[in-house]
This record gives sequence, C-alpha cells and structure tokens, in this order.
Amino acid sequence: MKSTTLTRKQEICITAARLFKQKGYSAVTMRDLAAEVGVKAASLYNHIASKEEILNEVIVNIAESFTEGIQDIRLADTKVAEKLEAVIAQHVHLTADNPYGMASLNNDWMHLGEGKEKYLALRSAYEQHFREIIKKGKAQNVLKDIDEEVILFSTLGTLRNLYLWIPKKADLQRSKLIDSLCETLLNGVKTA
Amino acid sequence: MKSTTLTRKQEICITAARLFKQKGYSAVTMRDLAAEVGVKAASLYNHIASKEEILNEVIVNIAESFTEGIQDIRLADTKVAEKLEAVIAQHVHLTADNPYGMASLNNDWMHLGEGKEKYLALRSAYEQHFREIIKKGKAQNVLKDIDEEVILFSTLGTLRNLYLWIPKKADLQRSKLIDSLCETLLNGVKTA
DNA sequence: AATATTAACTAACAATCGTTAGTTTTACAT
DNA sequence: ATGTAAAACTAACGATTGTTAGTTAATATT
Repeated sequence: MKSTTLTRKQEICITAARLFKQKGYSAVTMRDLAAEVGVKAASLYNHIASKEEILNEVIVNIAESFTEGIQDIRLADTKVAEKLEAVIAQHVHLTADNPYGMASLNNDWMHLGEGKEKYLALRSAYEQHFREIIKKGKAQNVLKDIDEEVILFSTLGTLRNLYLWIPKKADLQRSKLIDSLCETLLNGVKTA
Repeated sequence: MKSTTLTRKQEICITAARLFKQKGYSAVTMRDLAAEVGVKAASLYNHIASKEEILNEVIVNIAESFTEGIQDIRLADTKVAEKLEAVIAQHVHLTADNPYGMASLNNDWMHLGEGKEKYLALRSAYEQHFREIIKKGKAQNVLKDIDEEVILFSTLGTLRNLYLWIPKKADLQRSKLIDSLCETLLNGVKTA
C-alpha cells in the first residue's frame, strides 16, 4: 500500500507532530488534533489505537534513522574528519525533513509508554557511536585533547537544536548550512 | 524578609521547576506538586495564585538575569574575544545554579500567560545583544566570515542545552567546563 | 492569656481529559 | 442497484484537571 498520497494515519501523525512542537505532547488534546485534521475526536480512533501510539509513531522512526545512520557512518571506511561532517549532514537532512518530529523527540520522549525503553536504547547507542568517532579522532590526533564529553555534548547540543531555527531559515540551502556548521563546529568561529 | 531559609513560595517554585524538567509543565498536576512539597493541593494556594504564576516565577527571573548579563557584557570595555568568553561563562554559571529552571525556560515558555510577551521580549533582546557582539567580532576580523545566524544559533544551541548534562557531570568543575567550552566553541575541535 | 494571622486541612466544583459504544454516512467492489 | 467495509458521526463514560469554599490547627502579636 505504498503511494504518494498520505494514509489518514500518517496525516494524523504529521499533524500531531506539528501540534506537539507548538505546545508539547501533554498540552495537545485529542480534540485539538481532531479539529486540525478536520474530524471529530472519536474518529481518530478508526486509525490509531491511542494518543500514546501517535507519539511512538512520531518519535521512534526518527530515532531509528539517526542511530542507523551514525552506525553506518562510524563503520564506513572513511577518515574521522569525513565522519564528523557526515554526522552533521545527517542531522541537517533528517531535521529539515521533519523538524516537528525532532521537537517531539527532544522534548516529549518521556511521555512514551512501552516505546520509551526502545527510544532510550537508541539514544544511548547513538551517543555511543558518536563517542567512538570522537575517541578515534583524538587517538589519531585529528581532534584536540578536549574532554570527550564536552566535545560530544557541545556538538550534539547544537545539532539537536536545529529543529528550532531551520524552519525559520527556510531560504538557507542545506548544502550551505552544512558547510557553515562544519566550519563552525569543527574549526571554530575565531580567526586563526 | 530576606533570610537564608527559603520562603514556602520559593520552596514550591523550586520543587515545581524540578518536576517541570522531568515531565513538562502541562504534565505536572497541582496534586503532584503538592505531594512533593508534602502538603495537599489546596494548601498551595495559600502561597501562590495559580499554576501559571509558578511558571512565571520560575522562568522570568532567569530570563532577566540572562538578558541583563549579556547587556553588561556587550557594553563593557572589553575585547570581543573576552565578551564571548564571558557569555559562555555566564551560561555555565546561571545553568549550574538553576538547571531545572533552565529546562522550563527552554521548553515550557509557551505556557506562560500574561508573562509570555515579557519573556519573548527578553529573549529577543538577548539574541540581539549576542548578534551585535558577533557583528563586532566579524567587523574586527576576530571572527570568521561565517553567516552570523549560524554562529549565533550554533553557539546558543550548545549553551541552551547545558541544563541537560551539567547535572550529570556534577564532578566537572565550572572553571574547567568553561575553559573546555570556550576552546570548543570558539576555536573548534579539530587540530590545526 | 487573648487575639489575630498564617497555613494547613476536607470537600467539592465545573471543566476537560482520553477513550468507548453505538449509529450513520461514504465509497467501492460486485 | 446491492452489499460490504471503512470511516465518519453523536453521546457519553469515568477519571482527572485547576481551583474555590469553608473550616481547623498552628504560630505570632499584643
């Protein structure tokens, strides 16, 4: 049943993600969501099992993309510098493709029910892959001798916030953004 | 009535901030908060006017500290490089002093009522001060010719996420953290 | 000791929450 | 045209929400 037209379920989840970004999961009611979809609240349950399932749908798919992506990057036969650039590029692409979902992933994951453990495992795995790339970079003297955790969370902090301002700068081309971010994050903002 | 012992109102707001970080403003009920304070829900209203007032109390004070601080930094008679380091240091200090409040400020500001405009004004002012420092840095060739907005939001992205991992790395000394962050954010992570 | 104030309590309110049941409409295959 | 399945609807449920009213216990002031 693959097609270019969206399933009603997909439409519900996409609309939900947009509302979740605006007000957070807990503040979005099924009646809010239904109104935005153009339907009564009860009708949503012809397509989804629960509010929580929507959140699962929104979050877990993205989390899987991120973790699978960085695993591929880590295992690829490339230099550390390229890996880091690839990680940045992946963040830009996945965020630009789904900025609303990224908001839920960042802010509403704690409201996941049965899927929470899976999400947390994916996040841990993601961070671990990232850490290993950084370790390798330090071992090869490609990266400075700065605390690994500082490098990790500093970089990740910027990348995890992309969802907040990518939508506001829609004019900025992805490739330009990726280049600027690589320069900023890897080489710094100060002149030599 | 200044003293080292906390007002009950302060105790409520501090407890609330901690819960807000865990579950978000909307998901924290007055009964949750009351239980954590060790009191019945109705008793909270002897000290606060509404749930919303608590959020105001938590957020607006911090926002004022940030904006006043960066204004001072911008207007001070210092070099741009020092200003940037001061901004980073301010973020570390204010976040370490109140990581829970920072979570609310980042994630729950949209639930402010009457105080929302004030918050948004403070945030805009903050970003504008930051932008001006960056502009000056570029004009003086202290900063590279990278898109101002990329520099601004990249740096701010990292700093705004400090609340997430400062509590997890309580052992890391503030001065060490500030140094590492300055190096990472300003000079980058790659070796020359 | 008597009084006034602060802050706790119980009980309940109207509103809203996610969700279910039962019914009617829509759309498509025969 | 007819039958079937998908998806909409109305109505309502029990639970929970923020908050108020009224009362009692504790604390401070005179």
